[in-house]
Formats: sequence, structure tokens, C-alpha cells
Amino acid sequence: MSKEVRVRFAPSPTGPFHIGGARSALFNYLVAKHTNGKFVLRIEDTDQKRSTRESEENIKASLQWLGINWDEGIDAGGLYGPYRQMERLDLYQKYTDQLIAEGKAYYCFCTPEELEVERQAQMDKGETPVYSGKCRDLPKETIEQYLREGRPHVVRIVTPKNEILAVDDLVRGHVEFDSNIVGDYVIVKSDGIPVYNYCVVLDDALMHITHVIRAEEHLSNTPRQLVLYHALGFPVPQFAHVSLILGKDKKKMSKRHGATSVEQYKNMGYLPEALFNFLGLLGWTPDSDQEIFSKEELIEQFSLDRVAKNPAVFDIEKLNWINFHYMKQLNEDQLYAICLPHLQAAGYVAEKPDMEESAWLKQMIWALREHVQYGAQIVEPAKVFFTEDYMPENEETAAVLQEETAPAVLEMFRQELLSLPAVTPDTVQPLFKKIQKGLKIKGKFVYMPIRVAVTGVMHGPDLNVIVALMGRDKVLERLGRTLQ
RNA sequence: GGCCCCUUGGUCAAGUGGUUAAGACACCGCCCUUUCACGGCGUGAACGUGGGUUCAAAUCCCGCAGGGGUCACCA
Repeated sequence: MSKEVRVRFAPSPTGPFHIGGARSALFNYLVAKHTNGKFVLRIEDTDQKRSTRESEENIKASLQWLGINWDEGIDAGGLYGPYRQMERLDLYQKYTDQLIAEGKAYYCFCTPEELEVERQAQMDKGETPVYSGKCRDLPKETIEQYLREGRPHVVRIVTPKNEILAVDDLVRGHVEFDSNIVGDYVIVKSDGIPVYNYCVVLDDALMHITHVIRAEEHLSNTPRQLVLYHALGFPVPQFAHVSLILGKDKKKMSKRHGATSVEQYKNMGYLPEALFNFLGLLGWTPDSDQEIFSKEELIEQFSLDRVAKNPAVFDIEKLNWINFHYMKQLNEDQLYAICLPHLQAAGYVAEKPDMEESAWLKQMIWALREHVQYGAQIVEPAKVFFTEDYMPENEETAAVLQEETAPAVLEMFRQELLSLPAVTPDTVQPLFKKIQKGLKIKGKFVYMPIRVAVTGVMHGPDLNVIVALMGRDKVLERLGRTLQ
């Protein structure tokens, strides 16, 4: 048995939790669970300007909602904490001192202006901007003097020249980079806070992470990090760079593409199981035709060697299909819970419906379930029950009421309904047959005029169900309005 | 622009030298149905391009094109 697999998800809390982050977290989680390893959650909050506790909470809540639980990290504890980078500053400092003492890193006093000029010159020549190394060999006395003077400075890592930095990526294969394009980059900012590339390496190494599974945008960071692993003498973990999730236009998914945060999907009434399932299939395929996966099945079957190299477009239609599948498994109460908030948001239902109303709502929602792929979709079909200013939606629909037999049908239905002791789906259904026989017309000419008069549209659940749900008074009133 | 990654139907994708090039979503059609939907059945639809290698290439090699990512004292 080789050593335990330890993976991590290390988001920076700088905004709503993105769907792409969720997929990275999911893949890490699946690898951990599949191998009986550990999944660590670490917060990368060294960007003080953009990091917020609110975002951190959002990330945790989203992860929990999805059912992606972490074994170690924020709130969970563990042997290698703290798990928030800003709380690890002392640790970083120790290694920085060590690196400097060993001559593997050095103070740099170049001003941003100077650097900008250098960079621009290199860009103009069509070269990759790389730090010149100007401060690399500053005399010891000069350094000490500058330090005493309190000159602003950063710390840079010494990157060896003319080396090949190679990574054997678990999904991309062997990838090589030229160390000359890396240069002596900054590892500690002038405010004393270490930079991302430095923290990750230290943290991943110190937390004994064995597999770094992250989005492809980090692939080009890997050579930088490799330099650090070498300088610090830490073992290099396995890397797996998973391709990005794209929007419809094949560009990295962003706000322009509609909902991009996990929270938004939650709020739209998607089910966590569905998103979990969908995200799992985005960039990974089983070696079978299976499309619907429970969490357990995904854990059992997942493996990095079946992760696709090419980026995947986020296909909302497929998500809807998967979500619908899970929606069909809900019972009345569960479906009600998912749909209610949307009815309330639409202004159709009060904040706290009473017993009677919620009982009715449950029936109504249940009747519409075939039309609802995710919670928010309840609003459209439910509209007929709450809006009074409805009209036949188009000419074709309006024409139904112009049929020769329509008035007679509506009138007859009104009479029948009036004399019905109790209005239920079962008692209403026979009325249609009765009218059909009485007027000797096709069923379509019975159902359609009534349907349009009552709902304004030509489609929807069974008419008897609609009538029963709407109640006698409302139906009579609507029939009357049309008959005038 | 440099570096890096990617390229099979509209979308997700299987495929690792010989297949009628799977399957799913979507689309379209048919059936079911008072209607829409659900459900069932079915059709159409793909290897970016040019060169090689080979008896044989979606699969291997090279060029090109296209898309994407990244080049910070952001993560």
C-alpha cells in the first residue's frame, strides 16, 4: 500500500463560488473518496483587497449544499493547520528567511516604475517579460543599508537559467517549460505578504498534498512552482490540470454567460444531486453509457485517467435534463419545498401560506410537475391560477373561442358545474363526456374552448385537474367572462 | 506577441492502426393523449486543414489554421 492520497481545494474567497471552482472541488473530492484519502479545504486569502469572509462563507455553504464535504481544513481542523493563509504568515516567513540565507532568494529594491520600463522594452522586442536580475547580486552592505533606510522591497526567488522544467501531468501528459521564461519572480510582496505561487507550494508541501488537481489556467503557473519545490527541497506532488468550463461562445465561463455561481443554481431551484451529477460528467466520462450517477456511484467509478483534455461547454439543457430526472424522484412535500420560493418571489403566494393554502399549493405543484425541470420553472405554468388579466395567448388560441359550438359548450359546462355537489378531478371528468354526447361533437371541441376560456392557453395538465384546482367559483367567473 | 494547452455531429463525448465512427442532451418525425408535457419508438447530423509513415489512420509524425489559457508586488 502506498501512502495515503491527500488532495486539496484551495479557493480564494474573492466572490461568489464559481461553477468552475465547484467542478475542481468535486474532482478533488471524488479522487479523495475513491482512494479513501483525505480532502483538504484551504482558504487562499492573501489578496487582502479582494478577500472577504462573506465569500468564504459562500464557498463553504455551496460546498456543503453540493454534498462535497472536507475531511480537513477550515472548520474541520487537522494536523497541518491553520488552513487560512493569512494565519500562516509566520510559517512563510521562516522559509523566506531560510531561502535568503541560502542565497536561493534575495531582496529586490527595484521600483515599480523601473520594472515597468524594463517590461515594456522587452515587450516591444517581442520577448517574454522577465526580471533582469538587477538586484540579485547586490553587495551585502548595500542590502543592509537599504534595509536600514527602510526602502520598500520585495523578495525574489532565484530561478536557474537554461533548465527544463517538466511536469508529468496526470491529464495533460508530459509538458516542458524553459526556465528562462520564468525568471526571478516575486515571492514576497513589499507589504510582506507572500504571493500566491509561493504560498501554494509551501502549503501543499507542508500539508503533504500528494495530488494537485486544479483548473488548466494554473498549468502555466506550474513551472514557477517547480522552481520553488526544487529550492525548498520538497517532493513534487502529482499534478492534474483539468480543462476549463466554457460558455456557449467557447470562452471561459463568466457572468456574461448567465448563472455562474453555485448559489445561483441553488436559488433557481436546481437540486444539489443534479449539479453534482452534471459537473461530474463535465470533463469526465465513465467507461459505460451511464448518465445518471448517485454520489456513491461517481465516487466508485471516478478516475483521473478518464478526464478529458479538451475544454467543455457548459450545456444548460443537459443540466436541465439531469435535474428533471432528480425532480421526478421527489415526493409532494419535497417538490413543494423546491417550488414554493419561486411562487413567492413571483408574488403569487404569501410569505407564510396557511395550512389550507399550502395543501392546495402542493396539489397544484404536483399537477404541474411534468412541466418543471427546475424550481423556477413552476412560475410559468402556475401563472393561470394567479393572474386574472390573462388573455388567449395568440390568434390560434383565440380562434378556439370563435368556434361555432364554443358558446354552447361553455354554457353547458357552466350549468353542469353549477349543479355539481363537489368539484374534484373525478367529478369533473364525466362532465366533458356528457357535453360531448349531448352536443354530438368531438372531444377536442369540448376540451379546447373550456381550456382556453379558463386558462388562456391550449396546453397544460388535464383539464379536470385544472378545474378542480381552480375551484368552482373561479372557473364559473372565467366562463362567464368569456361568454359575455 | 512569447510560452503552454486543445481540435470527433449544435452540445457533452466513446474511440488508443483495420468499427456500419458508440451513447447522452438538443433538434426533427412517429406513437400515446382532449391539448401541452411526460413516456415509447425512430431519422438526420461529426473525425479543422495540408503533407507524410503504413497494405490500412479519427487514432502515429510534421506543418498550417482556429479556439483557449497564461505572461503581476491577483489568486
